[in-house]
Amino acid sequence: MPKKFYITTPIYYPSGNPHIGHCYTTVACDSIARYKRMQGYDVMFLTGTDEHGQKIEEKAAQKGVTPKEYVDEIVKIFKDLWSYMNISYDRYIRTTDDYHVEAVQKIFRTLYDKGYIYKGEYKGKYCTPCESFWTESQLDENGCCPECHREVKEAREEAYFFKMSPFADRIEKLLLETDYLRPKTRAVELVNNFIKPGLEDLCVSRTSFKWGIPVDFDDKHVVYVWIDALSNYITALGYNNSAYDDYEKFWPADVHMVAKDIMRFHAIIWPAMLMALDLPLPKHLAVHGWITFNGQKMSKSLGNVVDPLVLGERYGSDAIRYHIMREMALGSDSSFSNKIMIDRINSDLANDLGNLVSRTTAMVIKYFDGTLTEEREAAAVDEELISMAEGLRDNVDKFVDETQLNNALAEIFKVISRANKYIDETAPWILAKDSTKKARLASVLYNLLETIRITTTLLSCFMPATMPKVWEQIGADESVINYEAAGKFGVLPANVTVHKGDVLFPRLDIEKETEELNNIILKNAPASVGDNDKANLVPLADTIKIDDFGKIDLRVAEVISCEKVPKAKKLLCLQLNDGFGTRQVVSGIAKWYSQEDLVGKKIIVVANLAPATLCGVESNGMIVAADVDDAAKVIFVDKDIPNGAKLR
RNA sequence: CGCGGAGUGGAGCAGCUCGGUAGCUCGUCGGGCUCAUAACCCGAAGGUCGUUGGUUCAAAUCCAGCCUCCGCAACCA
Repeated sequence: MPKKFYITTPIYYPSGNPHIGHCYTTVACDSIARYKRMQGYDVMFLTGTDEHGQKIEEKAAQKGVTPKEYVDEIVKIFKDLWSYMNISYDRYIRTTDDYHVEAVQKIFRTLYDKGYIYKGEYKGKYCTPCESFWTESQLDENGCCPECHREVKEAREEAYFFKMSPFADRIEKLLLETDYLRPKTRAVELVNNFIKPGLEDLCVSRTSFKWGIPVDFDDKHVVYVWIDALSNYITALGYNNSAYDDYEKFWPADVHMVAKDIMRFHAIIWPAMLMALDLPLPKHLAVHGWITFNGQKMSKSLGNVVDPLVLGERYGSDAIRYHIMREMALGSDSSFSNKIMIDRINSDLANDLGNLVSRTTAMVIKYFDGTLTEEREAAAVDEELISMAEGLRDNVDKFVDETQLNNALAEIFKVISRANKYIDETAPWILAKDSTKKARLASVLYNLLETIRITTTLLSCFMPATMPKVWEQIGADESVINYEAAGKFGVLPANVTVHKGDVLFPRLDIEKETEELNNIILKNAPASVGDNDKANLVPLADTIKIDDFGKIDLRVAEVISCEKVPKAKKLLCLQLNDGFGTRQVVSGIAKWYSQEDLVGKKIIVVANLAPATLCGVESNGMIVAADVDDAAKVIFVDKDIPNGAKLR
C-alpha cells in the first residue's frame, strides 16, 4: 500500500476577493502536494473556504443577497484563481456543505456530552440598535459601536464555552518538546503569552447572528468560528459524516500550513479540540510570514498592490509561483516588490534556466541537426556536473520534507548554474570545429540535456505549466519524466532528438515593467473605489444630524509639555492649554511623534470626551489625528487661533 | 525591568548550536566567450559582522551591559 500524505491550507474567509497572501500558502501546499505525488505518495491536498459568520452576513445584506448567494460568488473567484494558478487540490471544502454542517453539529454535541463544552455567559459591549456584541478592542475610538457609532452598554449573552485548561500541559509539551511547530522559535512566545498565564476557556457559540451552523440541541445558538472552521480538516475526510470515507486513511494530517496571523489557533485551539475528541494530533504546523513591501505591510496607497491575476496574466502563473516560493522562508516575512519579482524572473528563470535550455537545444540543432549521434567520450570535467545532478533529488527531498521550499529551489538552481558554467568549461563551439571531437561534443550536449531533464522534473512540482514545454524541447517523453528517473543520470536515449521551441521565460525590461505595473495600479484604483473590498478608503460612517455633530465639542489647544507614559510604548501624556486652563490628555501617538514635534504646536482636542484611564494615567479628551496607513497624523492648526476656540 | 525575534560590504540574506583566513544572490566595475533570451563564464572593488566591556592564544560566533528596529501582549478615548 502506498504511503499517504495529507496536507492542508487554511480555509479562507471569503469576505473579499483572494489576494497574493492566499496564493502564498496555497501555492506552497500545492508544490509540496505535487512533489509527494511524484514520490509515489497517496496524497490528499485540501483547501476550502470558511463561509459563516457575522461579517459574511453583513456583506451579503449590503449587497442585498442571501449569505449563501454572496459566498457562492466569491468562492467561484477563489476557484478560478486556483485553476489559473494550477492548484491541484484534491478536495475543496466549504463550511456550508451539508456534510460539514452535520459533522460539526455532532462534534459540538460530543464535546458537550463529554463535559468539555458548558453553557456560560459571554460578557461584552452591546449595541442595542445593531443587536451586536463587541469586545473592548473592537470599539471605535470613542468607545462606541464600530458600526453605528452609538453608545454601547455592558451586557451579557448566554454562550457555550470550551474548556481549554485541561489540555494546557499537553499543549505546552507539544509546542516545546516536539517538532509540531515549524519554525519552533515561536513556541516560546506562544507558551509565555497564552499558556503560562492560564488558558482561558473559549467562547464557541453566538446568539448575536444567525449565519452559522445551529447548535442542534439549543437552536438559539450558532457555532462560533473555532469549532466550525478548524473541524474542516477532519470533516473533509469524512469524520462524523458519510460524504467521504478517508478519515482512517489520511488522518492525522502531515502538514497544516498557515500564515502567522492564525498560528495561535492552529497551535493551541486545534490541538485542544483534538485532545478533547481523543483524536491523533497532526504532525506538523508550518507557519510562514507575510508578504511585505519594502518591509511594510501591503497597502494600496503605497502603490504596491498585488493582484495575483494581473501579475499572472502578465508574467505567467509559473513565474508568480516561482517568485513566491523562492522568497518564502519559514517564519520570517518575505519582501515583495515589483522590482524584486522582475529581477528574480529575469535572473533565475530567463537568464539561468530559460537561456540554458535555449542554448543547449540550439547547439544540438546546429551541430547535430537536432539528433545526437551515439558515440561518446567522457572527460574529467563532466564528473562534478554529473554528481551534482545525480545527488540533487535527495537534497530537494530533504528540504521539501522540512517545508523549506526556498531552499529546495535554491538547490535546484545551483545545478542549473553549474550547467551554464559547464558550457564555458567545455566550449562546445570549439569542439564543433574539429570533426574528430564529435563524440566528445555529443557527450557534452547529452550531459547538458540530462541535467536539464533532472532539474526540470523536480521543478515541475513548483512550476507545473512551463516544464512540459521544456521536456518537449529536450526530447524527453513521459517515460523519462518521473521521480525514479530524476535520481539517475543517463536516462535519455543516446540518440535523443531536440526541438526548437518558444522562449520559456522572456526577459523583462525592468524599468518598463515597473512603470506599466504602476499604471495598471493607478488605473485600477479609481475603478475599485466604492467596492469596500478593494478601496483603501475607510467607508463613510452613517449620516448624522447637525445636532449630533453639536454634541462633540472640538477645541483648539496648545501643547505645553509632553512626555512618554512609562510602561507604555504607544502613549504620550500631553499637557494642553485649552483656554480654560491645563488639561491632561493621553494619546497613542508615541510611535510617530516626540516631544520636540509637539510642544508649542496647536492641535485640536475633543474636549467633552468622558475621561478615561490608560495605563494608569488619566486622559481628558482626545487629540484629533488622521489615519494614514495605520499611522496617526496629528492635525496641527494655525498659531493665530486662540486656545479654547471652538470648532464648528 | 511584560514576552519573543532581529541588527553582517549599496540591497536582500546565510554563518552563530560545536569559537580559528567573513560567505551567497542581486547591483557596480574590469576581463573573457560567442552556443544562447544584450543572455553565459571569470576576476575585482566594497564589511572595525549595532555598540561597550569581559572570557580566550583566538570572538560575527560564548558572557554581561547599552542602543536601534520588528512581531505579540497590554494602552492608539
